[in-house]
Amino acid sequence: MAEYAQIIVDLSIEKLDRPFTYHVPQELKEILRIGDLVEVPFGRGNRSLQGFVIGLEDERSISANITVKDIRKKLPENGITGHLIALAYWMKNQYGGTLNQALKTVLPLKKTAKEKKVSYVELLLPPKRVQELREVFQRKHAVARLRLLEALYTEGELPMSVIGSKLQVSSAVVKAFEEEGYVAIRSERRFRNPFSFDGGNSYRPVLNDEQRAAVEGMYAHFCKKDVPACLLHGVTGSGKTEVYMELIQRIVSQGKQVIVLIPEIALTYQTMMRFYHRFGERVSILHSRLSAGERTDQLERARRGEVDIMIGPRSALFTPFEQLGLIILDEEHEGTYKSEDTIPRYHARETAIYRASQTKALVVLGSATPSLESFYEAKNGNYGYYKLEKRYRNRELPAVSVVDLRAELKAGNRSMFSRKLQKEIAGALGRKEQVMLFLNRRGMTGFISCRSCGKAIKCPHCDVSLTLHKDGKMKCHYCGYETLRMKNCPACGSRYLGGFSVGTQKVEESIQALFPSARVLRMDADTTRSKDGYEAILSGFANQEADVLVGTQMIVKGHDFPNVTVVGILAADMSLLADDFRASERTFQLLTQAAGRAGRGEKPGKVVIQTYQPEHFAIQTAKQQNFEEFYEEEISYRQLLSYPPCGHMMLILMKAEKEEEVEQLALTMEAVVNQIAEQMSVLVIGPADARIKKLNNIYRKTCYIKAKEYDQLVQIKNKIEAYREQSGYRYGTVSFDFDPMHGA
DNA sequence: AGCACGCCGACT
DNA sequence: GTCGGCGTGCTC
Repeated sequence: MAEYAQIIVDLSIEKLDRPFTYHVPQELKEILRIGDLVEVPFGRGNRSLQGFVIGLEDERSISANITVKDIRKKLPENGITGHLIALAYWMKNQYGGTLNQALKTVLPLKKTAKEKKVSYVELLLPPKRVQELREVFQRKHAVARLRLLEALYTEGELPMSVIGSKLQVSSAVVKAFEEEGYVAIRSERRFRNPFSFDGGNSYRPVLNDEQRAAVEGMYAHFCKKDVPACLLHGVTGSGKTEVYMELIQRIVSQGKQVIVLIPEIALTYQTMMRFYHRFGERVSILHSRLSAGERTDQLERARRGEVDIMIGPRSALFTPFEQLGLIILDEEHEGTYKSEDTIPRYHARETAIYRASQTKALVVLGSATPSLESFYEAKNGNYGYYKLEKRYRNRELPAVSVVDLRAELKAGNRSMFSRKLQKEIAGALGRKEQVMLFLNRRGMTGFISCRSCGKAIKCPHCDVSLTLHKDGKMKCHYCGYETLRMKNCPACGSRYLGGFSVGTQKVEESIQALFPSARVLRMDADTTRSKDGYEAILSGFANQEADVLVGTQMIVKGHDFPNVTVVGILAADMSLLADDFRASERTFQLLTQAAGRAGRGEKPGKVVIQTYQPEHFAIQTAKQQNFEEFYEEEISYRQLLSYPPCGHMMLILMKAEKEEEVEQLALTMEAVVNQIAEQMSVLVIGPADARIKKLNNIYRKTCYIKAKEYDQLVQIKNKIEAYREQSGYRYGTVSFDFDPMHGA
């Protein structure tokens, strides 16, 4: 019934990358819907352009002095793009931000296609003709034409970009040349698979009973379409990948397509090869090392139906498959499935379930340590649930021991390795076996503080402590600021500056001091900065070029290291100290995943967990590798305090360049939120300074809202967005984060 | 991106 | 004056 429509005409040109208002002609009023493809007159010449309907409204929302044109006609349904636009619309509503931000997340194709499409201008004239034209242009003082002709004559051909920038010749001139037949414009565009390999369909393992039951069960759900998702709960080493592949095979043979999401960090060469060997040319992989153009090519191949399976990180969720049948999220509990810094801040799990619902596809969530959210749904019967308990060749779970670091200190051991762990490391090294040592988080303890006034030295741009690095520099992990280590405290001038540097570097040094002959590899954000660093370190360790691997969470995933028999977790409770509601969950997951690294080969594994809180339930249940017990304890805590999944919360992030502005913004938001909250029985916490009060010279404040129902939060978000729009965005920016990964 | 508008210098 | 060329700015 709507009178006006908001239409996006082209996402590839930044200036046009916003909605335009058109009038809906009588004959379309009843039928036009969001996501429809239409033809509209555009620009002074009213040339015909295709556009997408992204909004419908009864009254025109733009100023009266702009003329609104009529939509020419509705074009036949473009299935997949329509679905993706509807998905963007849902994401905008669910997570906040503008529709354009959502569209850019979902349809990133054209933006990269622009970069990829390099046009070259080639001169077609013989030297004699060039000479004639040169004289003509000189006579006519056609300076731009002359510049272009001279440049083309010396170079033969030039990229379009150079002509526009360096040569300062406008496109109108180039076009005139083309019409005269002086030049030819050639645009390059090629499609290729960045990997070449042979064969396919050669790798087909035999499944055990549990695996087969899981495949059958999930396939039945796929056919009956009775649940939106299935949780595949498989302990480490139980062969979840084989289950995925068998299910994929069945669904692909029905003519459907499959998306496999993998946490960024776990996308190893080993995983890729397994899929290539099974499915050959019909697989495409989006990984971080593809260039923008190669990415676009892979997505285009998917659109054309040249591949059936797309594997990639979170963003692969938006692969333009027409007949999507299955979406798999491997390691579904991983934090990287939540986009944290780009708006909309969507969760790939929820978004996958929505996307799947569009085409009645199935979602499979796989994990050894499911998220509380997924297990909660499975327990309530909303998701299918399949458990894999048998490990490959019935291998035993490693023996896990917990060491109390307080007792170590009492006994006079001041090193970062307990006596138990030292003994195990020595044993493994003696048997020519390998050791992995985990440190919880980089930078957590590397800061420098003044022992006289107690202040930590902070980044001048961000409200975070600087950390000391081996090269003697102090660095900010948020903005990259670095400075030489200072001699005196900037606050009180004292010379007594001290650091608690228990970063991975310190662990590396200590282990080297303790075992001088051991070959040690370190893996953290510093050593993996180069493109191949990550893979190089892991494969080096897999090839036994080192005896000990030291690292943060990132070494937990991916590769199999059959010769690793000892895993040490140096300070397990570091993540328990983080003051957010997911701290126990993260600790349990980290410990379980880390423990799963030990004893993957023939030899039994040993795991040593060092902690200051050995009695904590997350550590105790991880020691016993008992997920159900952990879940019961944790869910009762979430229930009590209405944390997700038992309740929902929304973080409102307010940002402004000046401190007064952000104060002002927080005051108005507080008034707006409290007014809404009164009628809705929700809890408002804040506003208060953000945990990081200042980041890259932008001041930040946060406000949390807790509600029983997710939809209440969406309504509040919509009201805030409407208020902001109507009041003309006086100060700063406001963005939202639903069920945040880090939250008060 | 593509199109038209309007300025500017050269020539009738 | 007027004509062709070229930069500028807008597109519902």
